[in-house]
Formats: sequence, C-alpha cells, structure tokens
Amino acid sequence: MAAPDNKPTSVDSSRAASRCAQVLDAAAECFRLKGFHGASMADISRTAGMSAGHIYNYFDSKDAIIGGIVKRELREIMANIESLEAAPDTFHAMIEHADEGMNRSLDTRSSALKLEVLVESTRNAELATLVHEADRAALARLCELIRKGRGDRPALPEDELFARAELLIATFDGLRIRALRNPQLNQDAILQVLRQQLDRLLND
Amino acid sequence: MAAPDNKPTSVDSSRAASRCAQVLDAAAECFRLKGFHGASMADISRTAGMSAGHIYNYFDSKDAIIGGIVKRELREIMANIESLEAAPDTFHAMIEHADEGMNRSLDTRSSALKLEVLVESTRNAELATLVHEADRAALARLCELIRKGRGDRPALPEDELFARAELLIATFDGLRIRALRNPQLNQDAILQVLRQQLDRLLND
Amino acid sequence: MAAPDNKPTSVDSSRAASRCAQVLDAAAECFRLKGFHGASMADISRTAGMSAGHIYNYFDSKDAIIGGIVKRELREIMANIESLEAAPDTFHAMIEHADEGMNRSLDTRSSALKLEVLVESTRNAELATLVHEADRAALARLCELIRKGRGDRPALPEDELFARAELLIATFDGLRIRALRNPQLNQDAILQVLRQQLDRLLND
Amino acid sequence: MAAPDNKPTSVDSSRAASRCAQVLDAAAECFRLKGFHGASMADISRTAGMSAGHIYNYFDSKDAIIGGIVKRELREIMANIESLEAAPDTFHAMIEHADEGMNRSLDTRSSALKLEVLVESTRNAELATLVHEADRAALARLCELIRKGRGDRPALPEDELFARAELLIATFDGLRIRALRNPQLNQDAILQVLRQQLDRLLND
DNA sequence: AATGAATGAGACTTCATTCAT
DNA sequence: CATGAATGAAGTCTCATTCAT
Repeated sequence: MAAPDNKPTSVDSSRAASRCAQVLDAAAECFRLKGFHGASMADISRTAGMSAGHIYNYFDSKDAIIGGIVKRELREIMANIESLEAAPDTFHAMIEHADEGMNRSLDTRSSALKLEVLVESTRNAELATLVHEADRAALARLCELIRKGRGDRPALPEDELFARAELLIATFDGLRIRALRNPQLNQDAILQVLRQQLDRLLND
Repeated sequence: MAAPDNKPTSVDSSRAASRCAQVLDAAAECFRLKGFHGASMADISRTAGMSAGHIYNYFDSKDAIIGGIVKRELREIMANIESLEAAPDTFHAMIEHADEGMNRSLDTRSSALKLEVLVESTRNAELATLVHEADRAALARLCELIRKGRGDRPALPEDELFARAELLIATFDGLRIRALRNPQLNQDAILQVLRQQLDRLLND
Repeated sequence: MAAPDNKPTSVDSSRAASRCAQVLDAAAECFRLKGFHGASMADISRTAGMSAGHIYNYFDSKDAIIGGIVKRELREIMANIESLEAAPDTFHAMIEHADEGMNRSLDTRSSALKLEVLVESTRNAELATLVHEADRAALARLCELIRKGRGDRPALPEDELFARAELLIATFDGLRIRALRNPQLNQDAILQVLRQQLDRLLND
Repeated sequence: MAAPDNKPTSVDSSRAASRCAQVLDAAAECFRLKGFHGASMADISRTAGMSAGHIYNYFDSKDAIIGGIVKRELREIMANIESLEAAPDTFHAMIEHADEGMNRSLDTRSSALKLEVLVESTRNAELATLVHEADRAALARLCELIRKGRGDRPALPEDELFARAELLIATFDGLRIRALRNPQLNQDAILQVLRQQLDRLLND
C-alpha cells in the first residue's frame, strides 16, 4: 500500500467496481429470468463472463449478491433525490407523465425482479433491512415532492401526507401485480382512470 | 361384514380429499415461510405429517402442489361469487368494509404466499394459466358488482368499467407491497385516504 | 382343510394358479419392455390387473417373480421333451425347419427378455441355478436328438456330441445378438448359410 | 510464474481425458457387476475415486456414461481396423487363433457387460444408435477380411459374404451366451468343432 | 382374496462454495 | 486477478414392500 507508483490502486479499484457491476447486472438478469433460487451461480457466472469461483472475490455468497443489487438500487435512488428535487411544477409533470410511470409498472420483466427481491426479503433479515431503508428514502422524497407541489395551499397533516404518498406508490405497485395477473389489461382505459386518481391524491 | 351398505369408496375418497387438503395446507405454510424453491418436499411432508413419498400419491410433482394451491383458491373464489353477488347496496358496503379489505392486504403472511405464487407463475406456464384464469373470474365478478352497484346511473363504457375494477384491485394489491416494503406504515391515515379513493372509483 | 365340501380347494388352487400365471405373464411383458430393474411392481400390477400388494400373496419378492418366469420356462421345456422326442427323421426336419428356428432367434422382443433374464442371472445366484438347470435339460435333450438322428452311423464320442450341440445352440443364440446389433441383417442369405452349417454339425 | 510456456490448457485437457477414462472404467466395472440400473452413481463415484457430483462435469447423465462406454469401444474398434487389415494369410491365422477368440467369448465377465449394454440399448434409442454404428463398422471390416482372405477364389456374392460374416460373429457371440448358461461347457471339444465350422464358413 | 394407503431407503442430479494453480 | 476442478449436502422423485381393512 502507499506504493510509490500511484495508478495501480485506483486502476484496480475501478476495475473491481466494474467487475462487481458485471456481476450485479448478470445476477439481476438471472434472478429476473429464473428467480433467486432458480438461478445458479453457474448461470450468473456464465452471464457475467466470469468464472463462478471468481465471483466470490467480490461477494461473500449468493445472498450477498442479491443484497448488492438492492444496495445499488438504494444508491441510485439516493443519487437521484437531489437531481430530481428541483423540478418546478411537479404535479402537472407527474400527472402528465403518468403514462411513463404506468408503463414502467406494466413492464413485467422489471416487476418480476422487483417482486422476487421483495419476496426474498421476507425470508432474509439483512435483505429486508436494505429494502426497508431504500423504501424509506424513496417515500420521504415523494412526500417532499408532494409538499412542495402543493405550493401555497394549506399544508397537509404529516399523517395524511404520508398516506397519500403511500397510496400513490401502492397504485403503481399494484399495477405491477395486475400486469402479471392479467396479461390482457387495457392500458389506455386504465391510464385515463389512473390520471383522475392521481389528480385527486395530489390536488384535493 | 356383508353389511348392506358399502361405504369404503366414499370413505376412501373423503379420506383422500382430506389428505390432499393436508398437503395443500402444509405446502402453503412452507411456501410462505421459505418460498417455493426454498421449501423442500421434506419440509412439506414433515408439516403435513405424511411421508414425502406418499405425497406423490396425490400430486404428480412439487409444481402440481403449487398448482393445487391456486386451483383451490380459484374454487373458493368461484364459490364466493354467488353468495356475495346478492348483497344489496354494494358500494356502501364496500366502502364501509374497506378496513377489512385493507387489513387483509396488510397481512404480510398471506401477501408473502400470494406474491410467491405470482412470482413463480412468471416462470411456470401452467401455473400462469391457472393464475390468469382465477384472476379473470375475480375481475369479472368485481365488474359485475360495480355495474349493479351503480344502479340507475348511466352505464359506464365497458372499458372504463374494467379500468376502474383494475385500479380498485391494484390499490389493494399495491398495499400488500407497501406493507412488505414499509413495516411502519400508518394504517389509520391510509384508511381514510383509501376510502376517498374508493368512493371516487365507484361513484364518480 | 379337508373340509367336507370337495371343490373349494381345487377351485381355489386353480384360481391361484391362474392368478400366478397372470402375474408371470405381466412381469415377462414388463421386463421385456423395461428391463428387470426398469419395470416397477406398479407396472407389473397394472399390467396384471391386480393390486401390487396382492402380488405378494403369490410371490415373496420381485426377485421371486423373475425366478418364477424361469421356473415356468423350465417346466415347459421339460414337458416338451417327451412329446418331441418321438419325431422320426429328426435331422431332415431340423434343417428343413431351420427357418422357423431362425425366425425365433430374430424376434428381438423375445430375445430382449431372454437376455434380460440371463444378464440378471449373472448377479442373482438363485436365478443362475434355475437358468443352468433349465439349460442342462435342454442341452441333454438336444444331444439325445442328435444321437438318435445319426441312426446307424458310428456313434460320436460323448465330448463331441456335446460340443456339436453347444455350437448348434450357440449359433441360434448368437443370431439373437446379431439381430439386436444389426437391425438390417439379411435373413434370406443367412438362412442359406445357416442350413449348410447345421447340415455339417449334424451329419458330418 | 511468468514462465514462457503456458501448458495449462493441454495439461488440463489431458487431465480431463484421464478423469473421463477413470469414470468409464469405473462404470464399466460397476455395470458389469450390478447391471446398468443396479449400479448407482454412488457406486460409480466410489469406484472412480471421485465425487458423484463431479462426474457430471464430464457426463451429462448416467445414460451418457453408458453411451461413453460404447463410444470408446467404437473408437478402439476403429483404431484396430487399420492395424489388423494388413495381416497376410488371414484365414489361416483366424482358424489358428480361434482359441483366443473363443476364450474371449468364454470370459463371462466381459460378456456380462457386453450383454448388459446390448440389453439396455433395447430401451434407449440413443444407445441403440451407437451400438448399431459400432456393429456396422466391425461387420464391414470382417467382410473385407473375408473377401481378401479368399484370394483368387471366385468372389462371393455380396449377400453371401455378409451372411457368412454374420454367422461367424454369431457363433462367437453365441458362445458368450453358452458360457453364461452352461458354466461347465467343455472348451476343448468345442474348440475342435468350432475350427471345423470356421473353416467351412471361410473356405467353402 | 384383495386393496390401496403408507413408508423409508435410495435413486439421479444440482449447486453453492472452496482451493490449488 | 482468474480459473475450473472438486466436493458434500441437499433436492425431487421412485419404488419394493408392508399392513389395516
């Protein structure tokens, strides 16, 4: 350490980070396709283009990998908080862009992974902690958006603010489940009703 | 012996049905606790009080067991259709009993199993078919309830009717996810907002 | 036992014999199709139209069933000895009917069972004893046929007599193997050469 | 390290080949002793000195192992073709060395395996293909030997050439069966008659 | 005589993980 | 850093056999 040459550590660590990311990407793909237990380390190593043994240089166990996936998501959420907080006229934007949000919810591939992780968190305390933490950050941010978005209208009681945020998220999360249970759901009709519901949640 | 009535067949078949139910109960419990792939046939057989080998007299495979769980749920849903269809003043009842519905959604134990099955259906075509079929039945029933509940108000277009039903279910299903991601969610505050949302979905 | 009524025992025992035969027939069919280890008692019971449990009233074990098959064959061979011993002009008949013998050897279905039993006898001492016993009876009979068939020609030394019989049987048994290894073998051409070989074995 | 030559691949692949051979040897031994279905993967792994799981790095399944045995035999047969094709005065050699051939046929150990494989091929299409292919190669070679061995005598019709080859092989294969069915068979007397039969098959 | 429920051992196979190289 | 050989535990499922009825 502190060797005379300066590059190696930085190079190594950036290489390591990139290898880690490779693993996380591969694992996310595999978990989505086959589920956490259904995906083998061999699957992941193949997808990552790396020997299974080597993955253990970066992650202690298969559990640690799914933990890594959630941690990375958490980091991304945290990073996005600031950048997105500044947007003006939030409500109009949210309702206007409801279609994008809905489409994200109707993407069964991403939903499968999300639910996979959630279900697994039911049985893995460490994973649960990560999931809860990530959720708390996202929820807080959404509350803040709503508070700001209401502008000079009288402030909502904290409880109700959170309840609205919860139901807003619940609606989108619920659509994930709907998309999986009913592959023929009518997107256009839903979007219309969804917009009304959002409008009331935000503006009433 | 030589008794005039020979019940054995009926006795046997009722015994078989009861053994089947034992397996399904045990499996549901195990899948909930450990997940479909995490729960072993040994776990299930232990919980069911029956040798693992014997379970295969009733179910062809582990897959068939989770299929059996969904089929049983479907039968229960179907059975409830008639009994619930006759209730008068549906909307008022639905909004009034929203707390019960919400509590069902916030029961993380039942949610874990429900999501487990749903996630597994992502990777098991036969299971997916069962899930979709059960969903179609439930959805149709809800639409009918809404149609009747609206009484002499102008009929909703079919599309919108379905969209409202979808969002109604989505809201409750979404709360399942919320309960898992945020164990501290404030039930009372949510109930209030939930009732408003339901009221609009049904009565607007 | 020795009950005043006379029929039951005989009826029962004939019924038992018939049930036994059912099992042996079914087992022979199953072993032929799936092999001794590949055929399950469930397979046999299904084919025999009898519950698996009941089979154990007639046979102590699966091993005993294959033993029963060989014993039955042995009895049949023994029974045939006398009836066939009397035929006049044996050699001519044998060579003339070589085609029938060859066709029997080329029947892959019966060969599969025969080899199955033989191979199993390699690993089952009791079965081996039965096989050897049956073979000894058949071989002795064939030697006798040859001796008689040679009429007033000078008697062959015992050794050579047996050797000729061995090779005669070997030729037909070998054709069983050939039929399994080469499904396209040319029967007509073989028959011609076979006849010449038989002729020399018997008449030289 | 940083040695100029990097042999690992070649070393590894030779190691892999040797491990494969270990498995095939062990499996051949186990199949011979207990039969294909009677021998467990645990038996094979114990005999091979290798964990059962590791065998699956080399063979996809137990079926693939018996297939590997046949493939290896086929390779050996093919390899011998050239080396043996060149021998002069084939017939005399064949008849002279009939004792060696007969002894091979009378080796019940090798016969048990050979028949085991043959019987299994009755129920395994892929294995059957391999067996037929190996047989075709061996048969063709024998025909060629006979054709050449006949020197300037008038050529045999193709049909008869094949028929003679078939019966030649059948005779030796039949002796395998004889050795198993009659452990007391008189080798010396048989050898004498066998030589006469061979002589006629080849020289007539 | 006959059934079929029931078991427990054991079959093949997969897999997370370790370690020498 | 990187590999892949290797393992041992565990998984699903089958099956010969027993026994109450």
